[in-house]
Amino acid sequence: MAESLTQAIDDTTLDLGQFLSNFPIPTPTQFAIPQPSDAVFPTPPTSPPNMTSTWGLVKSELPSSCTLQSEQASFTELQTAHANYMPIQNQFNWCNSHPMNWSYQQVRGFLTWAVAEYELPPHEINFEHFRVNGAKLCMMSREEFSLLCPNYGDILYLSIGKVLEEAQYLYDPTPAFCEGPSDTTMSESVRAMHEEMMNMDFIQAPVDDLPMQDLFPDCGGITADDIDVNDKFEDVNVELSDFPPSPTASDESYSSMSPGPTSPYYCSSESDYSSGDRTLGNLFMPRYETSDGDSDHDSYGSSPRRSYTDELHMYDDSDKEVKPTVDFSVQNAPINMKIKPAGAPERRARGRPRKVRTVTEEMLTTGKRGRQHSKGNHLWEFVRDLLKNPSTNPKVIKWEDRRDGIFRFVQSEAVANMWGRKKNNPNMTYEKLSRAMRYYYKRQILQQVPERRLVYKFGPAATGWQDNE
DNA sequence: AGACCTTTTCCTGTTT
DNA sequence: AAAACAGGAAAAGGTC
Repeated sequence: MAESLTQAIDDTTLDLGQFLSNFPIPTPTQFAIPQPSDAVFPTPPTSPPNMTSTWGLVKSELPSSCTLQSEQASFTELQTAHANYMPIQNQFNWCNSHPMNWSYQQVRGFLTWAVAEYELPPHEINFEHFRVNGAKLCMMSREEFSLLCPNYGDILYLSIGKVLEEAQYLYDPTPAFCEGPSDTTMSESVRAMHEEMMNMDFIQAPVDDLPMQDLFPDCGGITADDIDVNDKFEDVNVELSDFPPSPTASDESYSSMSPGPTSPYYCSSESDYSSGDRTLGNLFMPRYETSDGDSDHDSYGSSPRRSYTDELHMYDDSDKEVKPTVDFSVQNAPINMKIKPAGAPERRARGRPRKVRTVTEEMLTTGKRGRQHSKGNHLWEFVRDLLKNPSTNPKVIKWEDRRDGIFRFVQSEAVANMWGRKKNNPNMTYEKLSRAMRYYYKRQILQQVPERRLVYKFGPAATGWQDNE
């Protein structure tokens, strides 16, 4: 028995070696999640993870049930442990589609990546517990992640939230949440999945405790591709009088399909870019802000989803009430109004119009506002991070000359859109973004690349864009 | 409080 | 002709 176990374990290790040697792991910067101050995450790798040391499973790292100390271990357990690390064809193309469209294998690929990226102990994550497709994964709440993976569920949850944020710009999500409930095919399929999930005894229905407004995502058939290039993201501010937004179908169908308030698909985003941006959820959900009003999502178009960093705070301060904001829009306030002679052509005042501010009750009493220039929040850093991110490079921005720091906007408006989302500014355009880029010439953060359209070059004052930095 | 910084917005004109 | 570029001007709103 002991011999067969040893052999089985050796085989496992061997397969892992083979597996790892073929593993095209994304760079650590891909979907990089900033480390929160309270160290919920393990220390992220400072250099590309050494796959051998990180993944070269030794016997002691196998689940305890698979070690020789536990001779009672069933062969099934060994097989399960083995299967958890079996290479699967196409497992790693998970970053090529929207998470809502992931197959089970892509989910597995994502988990594999997350394990490596955050240096999670592989034996702590039972992939079999995550035998779900992407749609299901996206609907899982933080608690559900924790139930499936007690020690690292949080990280996986935040990680998928991050991936969702990134994916919004690049891929079309499954129409499940975009289409109205009148679409029975998708709705029913998703509802069935959801019900199945609800029937799992370890999962609580996430919709139970939802405030009404959580249950009525306003989808509007918008897809990530729509957003990418052509559209400004919509202002989904929901005024108090709009609560709850009117669903276009029965509450029941909506509520049964809505991801829970803590599901990564539901929440997210703000951002340090390092932390990513807003998600499709922004387009689907009414807005919220925590009552402290001290968020970056002041103003403009709302941020119904919270980032994982916000999430951390949320969970840290669980007494914080989440409530709808009151929109005291001053969009039409006469801030820039100037007396013009009768008959003079209508002309907008120069300069930046006052922000359309959404004011929370708390903000009214405390005067707290969101920040504009937090660290790591500059445009050039944002652009640099897009270049580092395989989900945006080369699709929306790409290196022309990696070594010299020359890059090109492939989808200029998409980049502007992302920047606008990051800054909560739905009116951002490439024209405006490029003006800001041109200011960098003087500061040597960027250098001009003559006769090349949409092409820029990092200057000596820019840091962090080189491979060896 | 106020200087300073980093955009954002608008604009005119030029180049590709 | 349209898109991109260049850069002045003014203002918002953040940091220090």
